[in-house]
Amino acid sequence: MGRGKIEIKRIENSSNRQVTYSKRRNGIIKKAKEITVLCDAKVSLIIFGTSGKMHEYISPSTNLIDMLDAYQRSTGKKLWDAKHENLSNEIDRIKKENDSMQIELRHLKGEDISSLNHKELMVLEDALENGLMSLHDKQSEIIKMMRKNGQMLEEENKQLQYICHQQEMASMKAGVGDPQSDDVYVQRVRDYQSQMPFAFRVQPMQPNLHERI
Amino acid sequence: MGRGKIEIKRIENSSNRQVTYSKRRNGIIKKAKEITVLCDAKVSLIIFGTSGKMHEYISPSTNLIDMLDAYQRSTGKKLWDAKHENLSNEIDRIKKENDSMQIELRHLKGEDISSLNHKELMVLEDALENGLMSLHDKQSEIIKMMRKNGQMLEEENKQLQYICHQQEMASMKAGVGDPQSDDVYVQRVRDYQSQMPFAFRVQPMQPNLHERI
DNA sequence: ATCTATTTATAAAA
DNA sequence: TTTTTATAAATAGAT
Repeated sequence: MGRGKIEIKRIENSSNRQVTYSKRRNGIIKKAKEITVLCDAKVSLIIFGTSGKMHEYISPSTNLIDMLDAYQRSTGKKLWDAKHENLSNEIDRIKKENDSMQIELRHLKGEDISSLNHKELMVLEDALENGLMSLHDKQSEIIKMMRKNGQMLEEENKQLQYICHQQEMASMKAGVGDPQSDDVYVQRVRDYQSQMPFAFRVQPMQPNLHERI
Repeated sequence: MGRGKIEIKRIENSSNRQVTYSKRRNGIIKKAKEITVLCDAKVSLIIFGTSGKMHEYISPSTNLIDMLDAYQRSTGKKLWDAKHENLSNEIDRIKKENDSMQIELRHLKGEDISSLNHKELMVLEDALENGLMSLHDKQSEIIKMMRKNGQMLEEENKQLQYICHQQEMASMKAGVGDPQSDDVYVQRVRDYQSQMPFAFRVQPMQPNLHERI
């Protein structure tokens, strides 16, 4: 129906194809509307062109969901139940995983162990003892760190005491019969510190250690 | 397009309507096939007539589910959301639960405990020690049961020895200078047993105990 | 269903 | 895209 007859096969010229698509799409939709009115039919029509743009027509007497429900009733095919079932299966799988972990946890906590046999109890005991061992390793490591930290703090202490002592001496020397403002005092301390050997400066040591213990 | 022009409004004559429906339905489906081939389009077409009978066309390059997925993506409308979303949410929830149990399990097994702080380690230790304690309680209970079982077995043994002894005596008495067939011998043992006090009969004792230890 | 006069859709061109 | 127009295709009414 046009200037020339065309074969029903893919139109290779892309702009021709696009034009034809647009015209025929409108034609189909028009026809769908007409059959809806003329014959009381219910039509669901969804069209995607190569561009990916969608066009649809649904008879006003219905809606897509109802159409699809009717479709399912009519064909017996399941549309969303497939996906749906996949999700349900995944839930089941995860729930099982969950349950077995729950049980394992309870066993490790010494609950519900009446149902276990001797061998299972042995395995459980090994697990618990391994856990405790790792834990004790970790704890003794921490104790070592604490001890080291304590030593460092002691060292720091000594240095601070030394610095304080020196500051006291300096301030006493400077302040004899000549009371000065705080600002001047602070400045003098700074001067003193800048002369100190670097190793004696107060530095934060292992700043995050406390949080981890 | 016919002998006469018709208005696009419901055809009141039901048989005319039926005929027109059938013709136009075929027409639309033909058009749908054509646009699919000519223009590389994807079409989903579902038609219900007044009779309730369904007709459909889906472009062979796709299927209804994919079309509907694309429809949802394209429109943002949700077709099978409610069920679907609930399931997805449940999966997320359970997965999280799973993860935290996984972590707890690893901790109880002494893995990945470097990231724990002192307090957390203490809690973990308590849990492990509780677990071990419950376990040891259970084990000593089992030892008691085993001991009891052993005593019972000893007792049973004694009885069996007694019975054997008696049977030996009986068979010797009966068999003096008169060797008999096995059948007769077995019968004689049965006669003997039926005369024994009930308490001395051999009975399975705690039949499932072995499996549980 | 099939026929066919007529309407409608649309291919090609602009 | 949309319009034009010649022609193919669809179909209303009849059979």
